[in-house]
Formats: sequence, C-alpha cells, structure tokens
Amino acid sequence: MSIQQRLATLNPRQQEAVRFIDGPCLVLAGAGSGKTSVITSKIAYLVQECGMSARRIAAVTFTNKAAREMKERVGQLLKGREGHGLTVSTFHTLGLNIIRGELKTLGYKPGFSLFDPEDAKALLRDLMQKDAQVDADQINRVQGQISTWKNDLVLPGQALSHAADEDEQYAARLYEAYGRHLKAYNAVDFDDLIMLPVVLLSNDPEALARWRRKIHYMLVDEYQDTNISQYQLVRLLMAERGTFTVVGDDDQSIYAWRGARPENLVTLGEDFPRLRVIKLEQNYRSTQLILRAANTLIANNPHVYDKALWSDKGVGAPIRIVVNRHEEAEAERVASEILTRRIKERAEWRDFAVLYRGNFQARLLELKLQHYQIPYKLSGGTSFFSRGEIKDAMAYLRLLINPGDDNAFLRIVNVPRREIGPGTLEKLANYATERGQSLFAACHEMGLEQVLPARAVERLGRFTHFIDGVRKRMDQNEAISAIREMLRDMDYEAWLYQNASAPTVAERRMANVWILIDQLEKSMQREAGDDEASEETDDVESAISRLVLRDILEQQAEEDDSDRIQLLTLHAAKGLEFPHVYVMGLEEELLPHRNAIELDTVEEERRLAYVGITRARQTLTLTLARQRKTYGELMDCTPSRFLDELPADDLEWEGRADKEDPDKKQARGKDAIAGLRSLLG
DNA sequence: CCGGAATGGATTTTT
DNA sequence: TCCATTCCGG
Repeated sequence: MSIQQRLATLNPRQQEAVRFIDGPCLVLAGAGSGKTSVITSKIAYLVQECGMSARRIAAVTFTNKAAREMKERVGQLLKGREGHGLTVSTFHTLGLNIIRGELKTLGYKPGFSLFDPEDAKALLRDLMQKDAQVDADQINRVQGQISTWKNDLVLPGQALSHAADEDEQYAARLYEAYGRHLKAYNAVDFDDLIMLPVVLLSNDPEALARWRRKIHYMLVDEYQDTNISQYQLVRLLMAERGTFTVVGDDDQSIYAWRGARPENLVTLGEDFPRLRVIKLEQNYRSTQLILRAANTLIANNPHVYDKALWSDKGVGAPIRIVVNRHEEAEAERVASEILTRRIKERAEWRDFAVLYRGNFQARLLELKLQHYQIPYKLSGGTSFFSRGEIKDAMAYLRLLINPGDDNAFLRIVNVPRREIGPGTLEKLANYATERGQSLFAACHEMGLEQVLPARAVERLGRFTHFIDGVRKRMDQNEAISAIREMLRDMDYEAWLYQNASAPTVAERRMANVWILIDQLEKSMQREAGDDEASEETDDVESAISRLVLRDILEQQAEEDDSDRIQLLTLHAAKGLEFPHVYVMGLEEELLPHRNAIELDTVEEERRLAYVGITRARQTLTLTLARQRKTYGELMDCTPSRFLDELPADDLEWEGRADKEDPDKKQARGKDAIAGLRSLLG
C-alpha cells in the first residue's frame, strides 16, 4: 500500500495529524481512536513523503510491548531499507543508548551495570544499615523519594533544600551516598537512564548538538504518562526545530502516583505557543451506549481540552449493573455468567475480560473459575526476574561485564558455596574502601595478605581467577558459549539441587537460567542483524542491559494466543480491548479506592473507571457487592459514586436494593444504632 | 540453616 | 481474615 492509499484509510483528523509536520503537534487521542495508526503512518509519511531518513526519527513508548508492536506495524508500512536505523524504543532504552554514546562525557567506564529496582534496594539497605536498624518500609520510602527526585530532576546536591521534613532530609543524605556508590560501581539505575541524559544535554552544548544532529523528529506515545525528566528530554532534543508529535489522552492518565505528570499536556501549550492541537474523537472500538457512559462519567473531571468520543458502531446493549449480596455471590455471578454467555453469544473465552481495582479481588474469582473449569489468564504475578536463580545469573553477567559492580560481586561470590563468609567479605570491603577500589579489584592486591588469612586470600583468588578466565574467553570466543561454559564449570545446577526442597524445583530453576541465556543469545543475534557497526563485546553489554530492562517477553507473548478469559487490574488493562468486559467491585472505598478518597485523588480513580469502561467493544457489565469482608470484618458497602455519574437511562440494574430489599436498610439502621451505642458506651 | 510461630499490614507497578 | 515477612528455637 502506498502512503497515499494509506492516508485515504484514515479519517480527516487522523490525516491532519499525519500531514502536519511544520511544527510541534499534540494529538489528543481518545480511547480507541486509532492513535497507533497515526503514529505509524506518520513515520511512514515522514520517510516516504518528506524524504526524511528513518535513522533521524525516534518514536518512544513506555512499554517494551508497545515498542514491539509499533516496530512491527511500521515494518509493514516501510519496505526494504526504508526503515533502516529507525528508533522505536522505550524512553529508557533511548536514554540507555544516549548514555552509551556519551559514556566518556558522563564519566562512566565501558561495561557499566544497570541496577534494577531490587539491586538498588539492596544497595540502599547496605547504606542504611550503617546508621540504624533497617526497616523494609523505610527503605522503600527512601527509594521512592530518591526516585521522585530523579524524575523531577532534583540532583543529589539540591535534594536537601527540597526536603520538607526530617524523613526527607534523611533521604536526601542517602541520595548523595547512593549516587556516589552507584558511580563507584560504574552503575546506573532506571531513573538515571532518563535523568543523566537530560543533565548532560542541558549542561553540555556539544553533546546537545550531537544528539540534535542525530535525531530530527520525535514521536511520543502515551504522552500523558511522561514525567518531568522525560518531557525535558524531548524538549531538549526537539525544542529548536519544534519537530515532534506527541500523542496522549489526559483522561487515561492513571499513573500520577508513579510520577507521571499529565499536566505536561498543558505545559506543552505554554512552552510551544505554535503547538497544533488535533483531537481524535471518533472511536472505532465501542458501541454508542458504552461511549456515552464513558463520556458522561469523565465529564465529572475538569478538562483543559474538552473532547467527546463518538462512534458509528450502533447503539449496542444497555450497560448492566449487577448488585450481589456479597463478594462471593459477585464472583459466582461473573463466573457462571461467562460460562453461559460464551455459548449464548457464540463467543470464545478470549472475548471476555474481568477487570478490578486490586489484585486480591481476583482470588475469589479464580476459585469460581476453577470450579467451572473456565480457562483464565491472570495478569501480574511474580515476575521471572525476581526469581532467585535469575537474579544470581544476572549478577554473574553483570560482574563479567563490569568487575566494579560490588553488588553483583557480593551476591554471587559465595554462590555456589566457595567458603567465603561474611567475615572475609567485611575485611575485604574495608581494605577495598581504604584504597578506593572495587571488591573484585581488591582481590588481586598483594597487600590483602596483611589483613586476611592466607586461606581466605586463596579462596578469593580462586574466584577472581575463575571470573577473569571467563572474561578472557568471552573476548576470544563467542561470549555466549563462554557464559554457558561458566555455568557448567561452577556447577550451578548442583548448587540448585542442594538448596531446593525438591528435585523438580531445582530442575525448573536451572531451566529458567538456560531460558535466560537463550534469550540473551537471541537478543544479541537480533540486534546484530539490524545494527551494522557493533562489536562483539558491545553486543553482550547492550543485550544484558536489554535483559535488565525486561525487553524480552516473546515467549510470554506467544502464550497469549491461547483461548482464555483475562483477569486484569484496571491499570493492566490500559491499551487493551475485549468484546465483553466485566468490571468488578464498583463500591466506595474500592473504586474509588479508600486511600484515593483520603488523599483527594478521586479524579484519577474516575479515569481508572473510564479506562475500564472504554475497554469494552460490545457489552459492559459492572458488578458490586452489598457486603464484603474487609480486614476480616464483614462490612456493608456503598455503591460507587461513579455509578451515579453514569447516564441513568442507559443502565439496566439487577438486584438493586430498592424496596424489595428491606434487609439492607434494616441492617444499615442496626449498624448505625450499634455505632451510636459504641460511641456512647 | 530451616521451619513454625508471632507479628503487622492490607492499591495500582509501564522501566 | 489472610498473607508475607520476621524472628527465634531446634
């Protein structure tokens, strides 16, 4: 299909968004309005119609999945070499590449480590243990605070003056120490992937010029989810030419609690007075009733840019609201209904999705689904990467690439057992700190014998010699086979068997490690394919970074084509669509969530409900319970305020406690009296 | 070092 | 209530 033909398939607003290239462009894309089509078509348009080289274009997304899908769709539009060198990646991968290209300027050595949040936490725990008792909650708070500062571009030196209370002052001190240690380890964390490039580009005009020469046009997906540093990255690179298109929807901003700044949509208009704003309001997904419900609900939120979705898909079925006696009845109802509706509507399992606010809500439902033998897929769950064996293997990989990574060193120096205990390590650490060396480097020092018994020195030496040997082989032979050899040589498998409760568990764990290595190999091959100038070692390094950034999901994605109903949190449902959608638990304190009510962030909860509603193509069912067990106590529930905000005429209630249900009023009355009594008593 | 009791907390989690 | 984490004893 030519680009002209392609354009003809788009509606006028979409076409305008694609064709407008003379300045900054904001596309307000409502749910299901074809925003991905706009982005991919625009990339094709820039290349084929405007003669821009694909290697000068960068499209950024938030998730690897979105990046993959976009890559795939652009690939269908661009033939042959046209797409060569195009960047379609997450913000974090883009940042990683900038850091990689500016290593020297930034003062990092080749082969730096990328710390995932758990590694970072381990480092913080270490630092905090020095002054006081460690409290998991406190570590989390400090980590969150540091992350917030980095996202807001508050540097370690500035944090103290930003600190509002004692806790934050403490966090500020740790922020500095944390930063120093990361640097000493030649490591960066996730937030650094954005922050470091921004700091560099703001302070170093030459580096800025380099990257402006490299990237001429940027497209940003899910713009409402950008944080301050992400926006600054786009602005620094594109401000001069004003050549960017951002696509977003303020009504789908549900990640403010994670640092997203939906007000970046407004900031954009202020920073770029010439900004062209284009609204995509035609929805290609849902029936009219569903959209009316969504529009009516979200009208209760304030808006900078008004927008109303419409559809020509037909009116559709009324929105059902099912009130249940209690949470168990709710789960039972959803499960049994899906069972019968699958037959009645000639639907497949995969056509149904059940959405909810919190993961715990899935538990009861799971039981019911199992009872009816309904196949389901649960979102979330323990990640592949938080498994111990994977963390071990990753630590080995990191140490091979970056011997300065003390965290990795500490994790695996005695795994499998090498009789290197905490005492030895403490003395080694003191020695290394004194001399400003990494633990690994310190192991090579002669002077070690002064502070450690000969046997300990020998054991450390054996370990470092082993690692050095692998490193050497990695340079000479194929890196991957050297890694596989290493795992076999040290007999990691035996260690797993020794430590597992059952042989099958160990077997499974070893298999996971091999999966990881296979993925690493695949990832290297893929990258070698479309990158012309890349050296062997650089390949391993960047492949390992991609691994840390979770940029491998292919096997999981492949599993998705099995026919199962989906159980998802409302957050996890963003970007997806299903013919039949159930949203469970439309009750006060649940949706909107109790904490959100307290923190006065009900608007974001409303957007969450909006996201849920707009996932549905044909039918939408909202369920709630009159009573629910909360913290072990049976509590009466109040229907969600969001139900009152839907167009009453389009709703079909079932089991509502109008008059046919005097129980409830009575129960409530009793409760109130009991409450009064306890107050008096 | 492992397992059982005690304890305390209880949204959402793109990278 | 139910769970995950922690802490302590064998």
